[in-house]
Amino acid sequence: MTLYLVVTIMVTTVVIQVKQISTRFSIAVHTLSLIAVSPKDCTGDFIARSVNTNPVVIRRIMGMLKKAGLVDVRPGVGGATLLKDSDRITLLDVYRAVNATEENQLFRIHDNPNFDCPVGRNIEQVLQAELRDAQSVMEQRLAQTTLDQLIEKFK
Amino acid sequence: MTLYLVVTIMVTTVVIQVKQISTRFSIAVHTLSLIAVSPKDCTGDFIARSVNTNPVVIRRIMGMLKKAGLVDVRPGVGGATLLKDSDRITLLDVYRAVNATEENQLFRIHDNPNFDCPVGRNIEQVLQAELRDAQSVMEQRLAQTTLDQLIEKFK
DNA sequence: TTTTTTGTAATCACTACTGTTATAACAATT
DNA sequence: AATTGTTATAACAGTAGTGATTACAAAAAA
Repeated sequence: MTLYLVVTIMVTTVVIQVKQISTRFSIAVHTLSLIAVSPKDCTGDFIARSVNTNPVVIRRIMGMLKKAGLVDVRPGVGGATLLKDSDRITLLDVYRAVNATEENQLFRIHDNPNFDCPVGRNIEQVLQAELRDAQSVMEQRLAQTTLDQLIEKFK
Repeated sequence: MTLYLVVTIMVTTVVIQVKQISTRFSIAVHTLSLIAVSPKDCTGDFIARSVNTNPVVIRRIMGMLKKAGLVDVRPGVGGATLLKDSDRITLLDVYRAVNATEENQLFRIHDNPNFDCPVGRNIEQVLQAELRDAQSVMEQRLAQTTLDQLIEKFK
């Protein structure tokens, strides 16, 4: 008689990651830096090569920066120029430009809680005040850094 | 002879929204508040009714809070208790518990930029320092609010 | 043993992100 | 006027996170 002993060990690791802020933001900063340094070269293809992505991705972001009044892009001839001095463009300006939402809320709060419960009845208002503050200090930190300051560090 | 004049007007509005921080965070705060107020009632179903979601959603979040050492959940009998006093649990603790990543980075930076370009070569390091600061001030603001302070406002 | 609850896998529908191809519109050059 | 290089934008695919849901195993008390 033979005894078969089968031992199965399963190790399951589940890593749940929160969605992060899109790379559009860092790509936009990269793009604006290039425009500030050498506006003439800045076609979508040139920027795409520096960023290492597809030109369409750059053009999409350029469209947002244009809509936000940060750059002027010239169709046909190519190239782009800053519409504000680089010491007057902050990371917050760029952040807002590429996130492009009316209510730019970093945190989401679950909705329709049960109003029969004191916690459910109050949580939205109470939490929102706190989270708005937290978002605000983050944004104020972004507002303290200008494109100009970044460019200094690229030399 | 007939002249057909066809005019097509298309108005396209594209709203791009950045991904926000998941409602797991606010649901977790809601859950902990309930546990602090009435630990005995706090079965997954009870909490789910207050939050207005499916009990499985709550059990998943409870699992994260348990893993973070914030609560003790008892299978079978039901109910949960806080493992720390409510004045020693901050919003940052909850935020970290439900985001559950090693490198809990709020911002993403595009990778593999072109190192032949001075901007591409330096952007990651330069931007990362700024964004780490911005994330940090936000988290420090979360750290200033305790569960206890919130509960006070629910009464 | 029965009942209640937790733990967790699996699936679904939805949405956002990023890359890609394709094509139209634009502007300068020839 | 035609050509060339560029921007603008639509469309689609693939990947990934979210949140709801069903299903079932495991745990603990009655």
